[in-house]
Amino acid sequence: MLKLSKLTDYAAVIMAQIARDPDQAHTASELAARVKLPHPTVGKTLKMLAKSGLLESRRGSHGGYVLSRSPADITASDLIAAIEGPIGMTECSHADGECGLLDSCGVADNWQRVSQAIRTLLDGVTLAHLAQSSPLKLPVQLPIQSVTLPTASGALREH
Amino acid sequence: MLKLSKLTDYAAVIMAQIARDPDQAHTASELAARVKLPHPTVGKTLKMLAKSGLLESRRGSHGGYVLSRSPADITASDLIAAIEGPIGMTECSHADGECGLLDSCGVADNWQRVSQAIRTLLDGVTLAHLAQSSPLKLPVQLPIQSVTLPTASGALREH
DNA sequence: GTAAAGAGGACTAAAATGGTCCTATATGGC
DNA sequence: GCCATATAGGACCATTTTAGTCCTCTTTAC
Repeated sequence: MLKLSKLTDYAAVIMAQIARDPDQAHTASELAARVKLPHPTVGKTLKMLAKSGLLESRRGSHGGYVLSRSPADITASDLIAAIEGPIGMTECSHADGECGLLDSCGVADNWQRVSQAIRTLLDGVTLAHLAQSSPLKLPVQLPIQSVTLPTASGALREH
Repeated sequence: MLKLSKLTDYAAVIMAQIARDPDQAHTASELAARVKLPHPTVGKTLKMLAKSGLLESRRGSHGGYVLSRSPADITASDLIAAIEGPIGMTECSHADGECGLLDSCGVADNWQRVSQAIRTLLDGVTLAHLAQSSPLKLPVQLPIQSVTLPTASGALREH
């Protein structure tokens, strides 16, 4: 369903918590309590975020995690990539991907373009946006297809 | 990785095949041969597409599948929804979704907006687009964030 | 009647995911 | 130096999801 994994979801919630109080280090235990998730799970998530460079960690007593850069400079793409790896809709979205069906496929290029569009969209959403409690007006809500594409009736809107 | 399932991928390839020759019925065997995938798998995919109304089927001898409407009226959203169910990035993207963490979450609304933006984007991509063999110029390639959003450095571009 | 086709569902195998736990290492305070 | 507090880094298992196959039934053209 084009869904984020639970861990990515947790990551977003945790990062938003940190972003709302960016000037001090946060421990896994503290965040687990605030977010109401089990400590081991939160710990794992934090480790992944640190490993991919979105958080900086300090070990030992009085340790914890801080953002490695401003919330406005951390994108949704970054979060997703940190937990789930490279974003791409299909196997062949990646440069080295070989599906062996390229000749009979005929849609690979176009899916890649769609992937790219989604990446671009997610690059435009920052942690600062996500952490906002006030309703966020995303520009991307524009009905893109009506701007430049001719057709697309858009039936089956019960998604 | 925000990835489509393999079956959705197959569905797109199969639908594109049909879209390129929309005036006659196509059997599962024929499509399996053309797409170079095992017959049972292609059959299953076709059944799902038919069940969700994107294909119409005729049984019996000389039977097969035809598009239920024009390729320009079948969207990427439709394809994905047919195979994977409703599109949504998080559990709580759905109306009835209850994650029990709503109070401590604080990002649900914003993720929903992002989900909506992706849906809109996918609504703008049609089967006609996907089936085009010539490079498709998607309007959505515009760097959306630079149009209206201030920040987003977009590091980690190795996606 | 027979052959060709889809409908529907049961079933299995494999892979991804979520979650926990253990040991090692770093840091600060006493 | 020692101890308490943290993270680092894996190993590990349970569960769920996904992919793929197969079987039986129904429909239809000839």
